[in-house]
Amino acid sequence: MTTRLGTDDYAVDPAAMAQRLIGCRLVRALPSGDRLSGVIVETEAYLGVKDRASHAFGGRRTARNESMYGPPGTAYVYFTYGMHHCMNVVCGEPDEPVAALLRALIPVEGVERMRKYRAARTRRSPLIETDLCSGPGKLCQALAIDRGLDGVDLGASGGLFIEPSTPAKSPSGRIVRARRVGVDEAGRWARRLLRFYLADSRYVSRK
DNA sequence: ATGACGATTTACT
DNA sequence: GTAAATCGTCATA
Repeated sequence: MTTRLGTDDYAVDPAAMAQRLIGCRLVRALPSGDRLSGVIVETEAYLGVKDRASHAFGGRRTARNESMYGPPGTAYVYFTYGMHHCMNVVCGEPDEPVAALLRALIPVEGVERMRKYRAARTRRSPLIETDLCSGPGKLCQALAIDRGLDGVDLGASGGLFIEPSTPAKSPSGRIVRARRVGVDEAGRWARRLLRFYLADSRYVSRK
């Protein structure tokens, strides 16, 4: 029996969610039964309708971001720049469109499979381990996460879920806060320290 | 029907 | 460091 985060774990505000996800393990169980997984080392919090940088800013609700309005524990996977997917963990209260974006992982299970999926999208070779999941788009490539997984319940017995942080298996270390990446046009919201990452990790998207 | 825009990544100078 | 890649989505008409 595998332990996974459940509804109660997701019913927290996005900044708390983003911090608690650090050290947890994101797991992609493929239809074949193979597991691809990695320990989360970098996240960002998106604070909903008031947050200019959020897809739900001003109450925006469209087909694309509909799953942000789902219950806590819903996956919000969106497609951007015509080529990349990014994965969020919806949290907070029901109908409150807040979430934590997953930005980087330490590859753990299925590393060779991840390398194969990533290699299909770049010419760089060799593809070193720190280049497999060091970015929101990269980790979705590596774990085969796309819009087909948008809206799934992370607490259900499906192919995408999160295992809790455990003292034995999770890296310890200082969590630092920083400005979020790629949201410079969001005015004062761009300055909020809503990005969290393990200070000494070589696996983060940037320092 | 059209046009502008990405919560990014890659390749190149 | 800069620029290109590439297309689903949304707002406007």
